[in-house]
Amino acid sequence: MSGTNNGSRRVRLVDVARHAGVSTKTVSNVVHNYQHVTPDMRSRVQKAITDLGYKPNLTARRLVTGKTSMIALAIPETNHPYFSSLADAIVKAAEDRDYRVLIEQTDGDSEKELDVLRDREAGLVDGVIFQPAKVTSLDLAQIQEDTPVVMLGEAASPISFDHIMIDNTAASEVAVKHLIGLGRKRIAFLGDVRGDSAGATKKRLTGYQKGLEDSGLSVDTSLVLQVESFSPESAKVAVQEAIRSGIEFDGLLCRDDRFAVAALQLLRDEGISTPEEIAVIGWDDTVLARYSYPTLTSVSPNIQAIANDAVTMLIERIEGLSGTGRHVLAPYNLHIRESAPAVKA
Amino acid sequence: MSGTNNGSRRVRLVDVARHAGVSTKTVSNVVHNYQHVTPDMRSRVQKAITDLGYKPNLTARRLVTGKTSMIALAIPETNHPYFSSLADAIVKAAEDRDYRVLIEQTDGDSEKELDVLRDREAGLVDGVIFQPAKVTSLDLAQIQEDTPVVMLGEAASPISFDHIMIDNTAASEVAVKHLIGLGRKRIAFLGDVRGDSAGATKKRLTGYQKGLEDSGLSVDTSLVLQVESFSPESAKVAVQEAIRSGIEFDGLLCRDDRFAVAALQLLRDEGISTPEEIAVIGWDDTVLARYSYPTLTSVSPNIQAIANDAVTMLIERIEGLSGTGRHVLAPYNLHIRESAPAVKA
DNA sequence: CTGAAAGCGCTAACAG
DNA sequence: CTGTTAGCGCTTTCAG
Repeated sequence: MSGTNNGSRRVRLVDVARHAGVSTKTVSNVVHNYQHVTPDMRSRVQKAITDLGYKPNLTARRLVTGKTSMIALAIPETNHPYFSSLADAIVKAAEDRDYRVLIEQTDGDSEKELDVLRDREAGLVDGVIFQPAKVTSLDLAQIQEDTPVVMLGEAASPISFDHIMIDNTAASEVAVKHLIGLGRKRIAFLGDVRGDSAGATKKRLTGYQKGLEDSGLSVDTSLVLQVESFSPESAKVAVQEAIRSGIEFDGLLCRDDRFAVAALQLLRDEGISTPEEIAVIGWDDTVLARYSYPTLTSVSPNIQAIANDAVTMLIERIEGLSGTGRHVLAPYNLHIRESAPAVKA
Repeated sequence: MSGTNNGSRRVRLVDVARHAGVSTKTVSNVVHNYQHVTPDMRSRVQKAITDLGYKPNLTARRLVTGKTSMIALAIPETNHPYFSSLADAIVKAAEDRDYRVLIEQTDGDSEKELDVLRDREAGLVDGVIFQPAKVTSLDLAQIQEDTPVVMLGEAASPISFDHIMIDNTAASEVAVKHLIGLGRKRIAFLGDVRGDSAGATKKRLTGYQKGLEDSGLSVDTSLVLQVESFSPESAKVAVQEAIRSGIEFDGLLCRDDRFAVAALQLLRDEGISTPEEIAVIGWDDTVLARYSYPTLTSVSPNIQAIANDAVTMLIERIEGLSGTGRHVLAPYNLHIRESAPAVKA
């Protein structure tokens, strides 16, 4: 016989109590490290616990306390460099505060997104961090419930929800001005995705225009490259079509790194040099940016800060904070690499 | 008043029963879609449910059924291209079978790895899919418990556990022979990581040697490049040192894609052309392989198959299958790209 | 400082 | 076909 339970069913709190010759309350007390337990009582119980290999049943505990110590993170895809690093940061931030994270993949499907929001009442989690891809502010307002939610990303969200994002318009402007600083005059934007209802692209486009106008450059709508879907292949098609149809540009701001690396690849295939002929900037500063060729200059949201704020704010809500939604702008910077290098002094 | 609960606490099963004027059992019956409920009874209950906005409390259900319909997936890092695509595939496979996945990040820390295995008894999940980075077969044997586990990856695992992996030795041999087929004679292996106890590297090294010997090439231990840690930076250092110390090679098999793309980058910096001077092969066929320059030939495990098998086997165990561990070899192939192109006919 | 007992919300025997 | 009832394993008043 090893030190674990020998044979049949799981050992329960009462079993430990019986084994140690004390009441269940006392066992509970030592499990929870409560004060006011005599040392020898404590050690006796401790011994019984290890003897029997007792592990508290979390489900039972949850039922009575109404607390799960879990939060959900709902993201469009796990298998995406930005979201997986976001998930990583959130898991770590939550761990520090003794919460576990249930990652929910919504596949950018609005039904699944709504399900997550509705599900949260099922009592599986104490709160939700939610990065929508499709769902709109209106949809959300309808399912107002009591479990706390913190929204991430660029979609407009109901005022009642806490929300964290970077200032997309400003960041986009910074990126455009960096390209202008490199002497680029005809700067394209990739890509305006058909059916993107979350509005990230819109804000980035606004910043793009603002950046151009501020610098006295005219906005040429043919330089806003339309993309069919979020796949890198569509991005390649868009860039290729632009080139084929004789549209000329010397700078390219992309809505995300995946589009950007796809563009780099296409430009190389077309024999166009980066950054000499066309300087390229991506968005999200994912691992792709580090290993592309040339390495990719990219708008870099501070994921640590976003994750920390999200977890902190959510836990505040879980612990009872009320009041209207707080709106936080997270820090970011432009991570300069080869595809749009630093402006020479 | 909207259609949801107006005011205070969550609505329970009894509330619905009272509202509909039936017993709890009847409500439970319609919630579970049991047969033998008269249509009008059913619709009456249904109406009460929507009227009150009732949502079953999963925690309570779990406590009584002892079933969580959740499985855990324990991986070293979420933020890693291979593991995040594995997670994606497993989440989808589990979804098809009405299971949800709790992703646990072990950070390649053996304590955390063991915690996950011990934790599974906490009743949070019905089973665990576990890809270890550090923990050995011996450690595992000690915590034999009753919750089912399916092991993934190359580490040796106790015979009592189900286990899925690709044949690393054979795959490595295939890769080496592909390089030999390209006429390469001096093929290096990157990298033998210090302190890698999980044994993946060892198997790949064995295949590497076997491939060389089979083809009548001698094995030169100076061609096995030692790497300090799993970071891409260490891999660069290793390759650089090899080059500086005059070690010559024309082929490079890497233990994973991250090392491979790091190597590609370093070779480029050193002015060495790929694949002309050195052909490179990676491992895992991650997104990095698609966007590196040149694009990377890589050993490509069939993640779909692995995920499906893992989920299927785990659920079989959850449903009571007993017997010793099943050992499954998953399919793979060599995904040919530019860094080690197809052999000309 | 410790024990007894009630109950979290649900399910599933067992009667009717 | 529907209702009553006894728990699932834990926490937590409230007495002692």
